[in-house]
Amino acid sequence: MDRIYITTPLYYVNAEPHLGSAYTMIITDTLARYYRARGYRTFYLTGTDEHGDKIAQAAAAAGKDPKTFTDQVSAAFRSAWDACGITYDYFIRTTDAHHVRFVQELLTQVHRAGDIYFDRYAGLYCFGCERFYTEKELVDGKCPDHLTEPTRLEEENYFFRMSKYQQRLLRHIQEHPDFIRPEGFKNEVVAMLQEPIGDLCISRPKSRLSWGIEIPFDTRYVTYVWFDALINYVSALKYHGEETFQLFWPAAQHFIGKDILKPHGVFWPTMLMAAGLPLYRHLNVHGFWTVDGQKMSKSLGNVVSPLAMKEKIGLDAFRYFLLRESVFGQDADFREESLVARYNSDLANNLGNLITRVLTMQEKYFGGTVQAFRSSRSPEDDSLRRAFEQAEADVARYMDALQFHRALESIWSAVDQSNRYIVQTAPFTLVKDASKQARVGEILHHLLEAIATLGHLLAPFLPDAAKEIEALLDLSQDISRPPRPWGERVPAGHKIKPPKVLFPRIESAKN
RNA sequence: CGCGGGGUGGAGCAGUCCGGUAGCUCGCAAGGCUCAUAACCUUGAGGUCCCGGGUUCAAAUCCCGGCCCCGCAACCA
Repeated sequence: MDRIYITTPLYYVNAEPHLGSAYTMIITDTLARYYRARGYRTFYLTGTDEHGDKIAQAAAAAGKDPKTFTDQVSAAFRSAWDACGITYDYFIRTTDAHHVRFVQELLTQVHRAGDIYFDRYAGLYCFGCERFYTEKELVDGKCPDHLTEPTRLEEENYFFRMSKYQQRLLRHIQEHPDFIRPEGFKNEVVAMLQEPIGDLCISRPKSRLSWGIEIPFDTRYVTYVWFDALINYVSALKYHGEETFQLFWPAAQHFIGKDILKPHGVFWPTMLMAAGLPLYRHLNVHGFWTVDGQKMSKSLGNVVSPLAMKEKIGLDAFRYFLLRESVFGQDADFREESLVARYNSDLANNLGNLITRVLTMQEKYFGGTVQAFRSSRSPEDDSLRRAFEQAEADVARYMDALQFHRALESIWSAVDQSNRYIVQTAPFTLVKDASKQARVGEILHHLLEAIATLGHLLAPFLPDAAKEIEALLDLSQDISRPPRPWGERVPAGHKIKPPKVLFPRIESAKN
């Protein structure tokens, strides 16, 4: 049976959902919807990462204890994704009791196996940042944040024997070149693995940081962020039972932004090796969004909020823009004027207008009742049908390759063909000839088949619009499900709804 | 020894892995249509695919060299 396990990063709860995290969610949600509709067993995971220095600090700054603070922020993330229509199957929190327990079990197991050891660590510590710095990270020997000289500090900690698995991981990647994709990011990880990666410090003394998962074999320590957070990908499945775990691991498709490539490309696979678990299927790395050509940052005040975009232009339009305007793996630029241009051109003029003109004719000429096909077919009819067959095939190919922009492009070439078909067959002219009524009905029926198919093809990308199409055609079947053969999608004699404008044009203030 | 991404008609971008009519959106020009959200359809103008070498029957695409732009502190995908 086909199955797929889709994960997003766990969001660190010291910020709010923004364009970047929304992009990750929209990509993964689109995939999850796509594979579900194709009958895959699908598990789609997201959640929040809630331990660590910064959370403890943020909680303190807010005058709250960490638990109360993380409860609130985690809930805010969850409700934001709900409001965005994200269809995750499970929302994990690293503070969940089952996760904490699983992390501790895993630590115990790896410790027993000898891959976790205790050692003295000396480093340059900044008290302001509460963290160690490497010499490379320092600016003129000073902490880049506080511009103070760090203190040489010795500390005893637990270390994960990551270096032991370095060569094995390198071999795995070389034997599975698409383990990490796109290729550029695989190359980066290979480059990392060609240098000594060392061992990973996985603990913090409670005297310095108490907001974390306690090390089960030494209660003076808590575990450090990555050995906690990454494990969620497994603990979430385990929580749903061994059967769920067996079903979905290792069919994992991890999705991350390029900033956390190293933890997911190096730490996580070596951790899996130490735990005796098979490696995930793919690590899929996407790029960043700039806003008006500038890096998105709080200080610049150009952070794009997905909820604000939902208000402004609608979820479907926002999704469409992000998926159509970016190439997976590369950086892209968010501009409101491009968003409006895409919206008007693709959604309003091409897609929306197509639906309106067809439904209008159906309503005007036949009172909404779908007419029968005759046996003969014109070349135009065939071209229309072929355009959709092509689109269906292309979408499948491009989705497998995470080429969302091309998948949408191929759907739009079918939209274009549909608009062309109307001009070529000119039902609005034929209708004036009483002897051509049957042909007009047939042409419109073909177009309704096309629109039903569009609804199906678009469902993973534009779920709301697909539902609207389903409602307008008054279909009995869930439009996201695979459609019946061409010609049987909208039965003759069926009555459809009057036209409705799905995407009203946005008249720009300027120009 | 930096690492990575990019340089394609007026603007913004695909295409480059797997060489063979350079594609999309916007803009511009002419025409068509009137079912439609002044939308739709057709045609056209506009390109040294950063530069220089090489491989090849053939290079935006492969190889070598060079130039230019952007990101690589934190928040954060």
